[in-house]
Amino acid sequence: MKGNIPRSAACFPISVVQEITSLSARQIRYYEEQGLIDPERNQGNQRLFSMNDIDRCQEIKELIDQGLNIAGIKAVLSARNKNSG
DNA sequence: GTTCTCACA
DNA sequence: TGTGAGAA
Repeated sequence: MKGNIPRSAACFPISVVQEITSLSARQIRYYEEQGLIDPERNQGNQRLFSMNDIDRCQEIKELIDQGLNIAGIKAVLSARNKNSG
């Protein structure tokens, strides 16, 4: 048994993301609307965020705080997607 | 507690 | 880009 959970284990509701990302449910949902994040969904249509999605939301917030817009963030996501580091 | 829609600044 | 109010 690995004891530790994978970073892709989506088991956090939007309420949890609010705390760790210090964002609002509206913003979190807003980012997903822009395609900045892609959380899983429960049978109840509830969003389930993983350590990866949560960490990403923080990155998104940072970019926006830097003066970037959805277009700019999407560019960053793409840049991070083309390489691991 | 969570999600969706419409309208506004 | 981010938020308020109403309904399920």
